Amino acid sequence: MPTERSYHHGDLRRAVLTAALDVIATEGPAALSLRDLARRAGVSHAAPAHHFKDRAGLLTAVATEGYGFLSAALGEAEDLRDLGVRYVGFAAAHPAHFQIMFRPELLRPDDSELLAARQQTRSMLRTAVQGHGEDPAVSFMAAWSMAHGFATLLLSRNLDDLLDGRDPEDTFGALAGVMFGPTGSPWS
Amino acid sequence: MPTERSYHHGDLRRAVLTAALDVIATEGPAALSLRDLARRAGVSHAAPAHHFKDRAGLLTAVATEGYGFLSAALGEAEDLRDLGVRYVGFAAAHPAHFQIMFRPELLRPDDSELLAARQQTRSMLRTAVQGHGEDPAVSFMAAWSMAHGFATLLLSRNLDDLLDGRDPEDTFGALAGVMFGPTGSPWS
DNA sequence: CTTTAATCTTGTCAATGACTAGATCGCGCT
DNA sequence: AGCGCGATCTAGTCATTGACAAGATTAAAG
Repeated sequence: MPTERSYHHGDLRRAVLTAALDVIATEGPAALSLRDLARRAGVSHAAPAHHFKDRAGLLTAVATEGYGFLSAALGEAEDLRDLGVRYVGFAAAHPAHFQIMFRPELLRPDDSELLAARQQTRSMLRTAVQGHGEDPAVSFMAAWSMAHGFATLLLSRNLDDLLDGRDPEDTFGALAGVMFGPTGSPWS
Repeated sequence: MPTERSYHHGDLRRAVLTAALDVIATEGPAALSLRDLARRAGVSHAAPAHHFKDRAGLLTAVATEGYGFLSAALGEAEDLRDLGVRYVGFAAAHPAHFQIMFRPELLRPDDSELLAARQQTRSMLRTAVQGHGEDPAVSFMAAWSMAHGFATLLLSRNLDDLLDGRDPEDTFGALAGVMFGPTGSPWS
């Protein structure tokens, strides 16, 4: 299968990005090599640099894309519990994005697109938690911690035996129901 | 300031371990270089390999030590809320350990000491949650997710503006009180 | 005091990230 | 149509790194 499109690749940026997501999801970000990604895309070892500048640039692009996906997913949430389920669902569906998004030392901290995308997601979470609980900040942290912790433990394979085959999203829904549920607590 | 103890260092293993914790806590595990650690300890570039074999060996040692510390901290917990506060306190006091412990792709997955230490911590968490809630597995996941999520978000600096100067442990205590508190819910 | 094993050093190799200079190509402009 | 310019990609280089091998030094056991 010679995909030799000659000199220009056509969509190298997306090809590298996709390959990176594959590597990160299976072997983690530490195993990521720009030269390997170039090899997979069939281009020279320095080609990716033109699209991402360097390693941090690539990962920043991944994180930015991730925040976009997450915002989209959260936007369709019907209630607070559904919001959490979607948060967990995003982590399960896009593990590479999710991991990179919360690894600030690998990213360009002042990238404007990243900051904007992150801020967008943040405000969506905030407004969704609005009206629940007494102290908004506390309620926000509680809900976020819950969903984020579940997602993180899930991806680090720490819930495997606890889940025991059950669907992670369903399980989180049940789990959140116990705490945010209609009965008791300031979570209605 | 020649610390030239001659040929043998004396306690190279601990020196490398400590230097590694420093680097990981400030720049993350990706910035860790075995050769740099050797330089800091004033030994040749291959000396650390004798103690840890390779990079994964070093990080496995870090994780194992971390589980030991965490078990010790959790052992003194008085109730479920205190357990969570101690979990968060451990993450804040030993950020390098905490991070590495939950990055399986960087560790030797079959290291016996690591597995034992992890199992020890796990069983402590389990027994502490015993008797709370209906489904033990669900209760366990709920409590763990909460504490782990808060700790993770804290270390990734995602709670900075929400915390706004408040003490993380105190805040988590209040936060857990809202959910696990004496009123409502199956958490007593 | 001698043997022995642990500890550390020196030397080496392939792989990598980052950088530079130059080649090739596609697209808009006239 | 054809020209030029900027975007895209290649080729070459350098310092750094992880891993390994072989040998030097030393502490400690016998």
